[in-house]
Formats: sequence, C-alpha cells, structure tokens
Amino acid sequence: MAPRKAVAQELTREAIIDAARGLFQEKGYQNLSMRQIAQTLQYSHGALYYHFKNKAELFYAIVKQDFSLLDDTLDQILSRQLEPSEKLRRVLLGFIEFGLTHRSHYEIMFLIRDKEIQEFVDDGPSHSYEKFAKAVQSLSKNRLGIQTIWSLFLALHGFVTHYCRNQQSYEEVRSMAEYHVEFLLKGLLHE
Amino acid sequence: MAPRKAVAQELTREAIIDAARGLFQEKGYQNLSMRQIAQTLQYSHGALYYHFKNKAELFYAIVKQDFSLLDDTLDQILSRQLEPSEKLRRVLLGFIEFGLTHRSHYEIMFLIRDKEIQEFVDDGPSHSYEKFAKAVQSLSKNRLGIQTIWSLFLALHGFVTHYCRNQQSYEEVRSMAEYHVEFLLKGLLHE
DNA sequence: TATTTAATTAACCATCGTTCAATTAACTTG
DNA sequence: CAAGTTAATTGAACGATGGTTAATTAAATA
Repeated sequence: MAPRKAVAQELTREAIIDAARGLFQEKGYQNLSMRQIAQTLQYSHGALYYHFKNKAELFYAIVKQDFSLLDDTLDQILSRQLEPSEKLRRVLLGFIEFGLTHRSHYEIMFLIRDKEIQEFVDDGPSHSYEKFAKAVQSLSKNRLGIQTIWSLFLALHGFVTHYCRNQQSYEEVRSMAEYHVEFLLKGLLHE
Repeated sequence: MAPRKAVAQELTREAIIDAARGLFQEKGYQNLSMRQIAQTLQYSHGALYYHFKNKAELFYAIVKQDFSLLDDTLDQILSRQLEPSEKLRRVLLGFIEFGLTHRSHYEIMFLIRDKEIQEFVDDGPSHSYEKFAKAVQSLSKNRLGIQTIWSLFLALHGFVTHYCRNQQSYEEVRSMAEYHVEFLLKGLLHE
C-alpha cells in the first residue's frame, strides 16, 4: 500500500530538529504543524512519529539544545584573556549577538508563551539568567546590585526582542547594538 | 429551525470587542477561535458574523482602538503641570504602566508576529513610537539624540515584554518599574 | 400585518495530531 | 547469493477543531 522512499540519506532526529527549529521560530508552536515539518523535509508526516513520540517531545528536544548553547556562548566569552570591563562589554554584546544569531533559540527560550510549552521549559530560562547575572556581577567586582543587573538584562532583552520580531540579523543591527551596550554601560559607571 | 435567543440585551460590536481583546491577549490570534469568543459571550458563533465580516476584521477593530489609547495616555501626561525632568520620568513610567495595564493592547501593538495581522497594523506602531520619541526629545530639551531615545525605548520595551509574558500586573511590579526607570535616567544624565 | 433586524444551528470544507497496518529498503545470516 | 529479519517510511483513517456560509426563525418595528 505504501512504498518506502528510496533514501539517499535516512531521516534522523537531528535533521528533523534542525528543520523544525527554524520553522517553530517563524510560525510559533501552535501554528506549525507536524505535516508542515514533514513537507519541508520531503518526508511523510508519519515518519516524524518514528523519531519522536509527539509534537511536544520534538519541541522539547529543540529547547534543551537551545539553553545549553547560550551557556556555552557565555562560557566562551568569560574564558578569554581580557580586562573585566572589556569582558563585561562583550558579555552584553554577546547576549545580543546570541539572541539575534539564534533567533529561533532565543524566541523559544524567552518569548514563546504557551501553556503546553511552559511545562517543559521548567527553570531553563531562570538557569540561563543566573549564569548571565553571575557573570555580570563578578565582572563588575560586585559593585552592581541584583536589581541593577536585572534592569540590564531587561534592557538587552528589549533590544533582542524587537529585532527578533523584525527578522533582522545581528550584522544588520550591529552598530545599533554596540550603541545600546555603550548606553547601558554609561549608566552603570555612575552606580 | 433555530430559535432566536430571548435577549436581555442585544449583542453589540463593543461587547464583542471588549470580550475578544482579553481573549486575544491571553491566547494569541491563531489560538483563539470565533467559537470561543462566542462561548464567552454566551452567544452562538454565527452571531459574531452578523457584527463582523470575519475574524480578521474583528481583530483589526481592536487594534485600531489600542493605538489611539496609547496616544491618549501620553498626551495626558504631557499636559500636566510639572517640571520637564519629572515629566520625562512619568512618560517612561507611563509607558510601562500602559504596557502592563493594557497588556492585550501592548501585545497586539508590539509583540504579535503574524503575517495575516501585519497587513492590518500598517504604520500604527511606528506612529506610536514617533509620539513617544518626540515627547522624550522635547522634555530633554533636545539634549538626547535619536539613537539614545531609541535605546531608551528598547530598554522599556524589554521590561514590558518580560512582564507581559509573565502575566504580571503593573501593581505587582511597580517598584521594579520605578527602579528600572531610575536606572535608565541615571545613564541619560551623563550623555 | 409586513418587513427588517438579530440571532440560531446545521453543514461544508480545511487542517491538525496521532495511530497503525501495510509496505519495502537495507541488513543479517546461513 | 537466497531467505529471513529488522528498521524506516508511507498513507489512509479517526476524531477534534476551526472559519465561514446559509437556511431558518424569533423579536422588534413600522
């Protein structure tokens, strides 16, 4: 009744995740169907259920990758040999760059609101924020209070959110991002 | 075949809009059905189509009201008898208060990404931003540049966005909002 | 009473998540 | 290399839900 595809390469979890991530970002969780994902991959929708139990599990697999990617990005900046003030600048800029380079990751992590999804995400976002906050605090030699760091985060978040929504790349807004970071650092000097 | 309801009060465009606004904010455009709106109103879904051509038209009617509401909020603050620096503080705080008090408006205006919707919205958001930017510029006696004002907006936007997503009211986060505004004003002093 | 207005409900067609029997490509074993 | 086995894929089918339309009818109005 159904011929199996002559596979050049078999469908893998990774291939599905990679295709689905961009699509989820573009359309949102509810507005992207398993059938659309399958169509993008040129496979039947049934094939997806061989690799993932259901839509939620596929989505969760993506989110999990996303959070560890931000962690890695921050770690990489922190491990460089630079002055603390320069490191701080790069952490802030790095956060924006992460958000706009991996828009789909960022949106899934910090923007999507959906009850079915919130259950999965758990404390992923707060864990990522803690990492960011601790980095900023130590780089400022403990001069910045919790509230200030939180304001800083929200200010960066606004930048990323806006340009995520506008579908613009980091390269396109780089100079504006640098300005934004300078603007925020200026305020921090006078804490 | 179908008995008409013994109406205590007839369904009106306004009643539909008022009920739908909150629901759209809560669930998003795609995830809210005409049937759900009707159920909330205790009417049949067909009744909605007597008052609105379709779902998009209903949504558009809401958005149109939203933009003018933000304009009014800003106008009201600007017309008060206060020092410019205090007015500036209140404009920033007022923007946050607007966003969190009228979450549904704000989300529809600045957060929802949806092709079907973007067509309607046109230049509503940019018009609202222009109003905000001009107010800030004049209140700072033209000391703030375009880029700085834009950064300021994005920083406020991040605050509103975050707490919109978290479903928190303005009252709940008021002191944090005040801190955020102070944080931003501090940076402005040293432009 | 005749007409208009405002509502109801059934029905149509599309899409979705998910399941599952059928099918076959690829691999294993003798 | 043949036969059997496993793994991967297909597509039909099920039950929900959705937007929208149209026939119908009750209430209000003239």
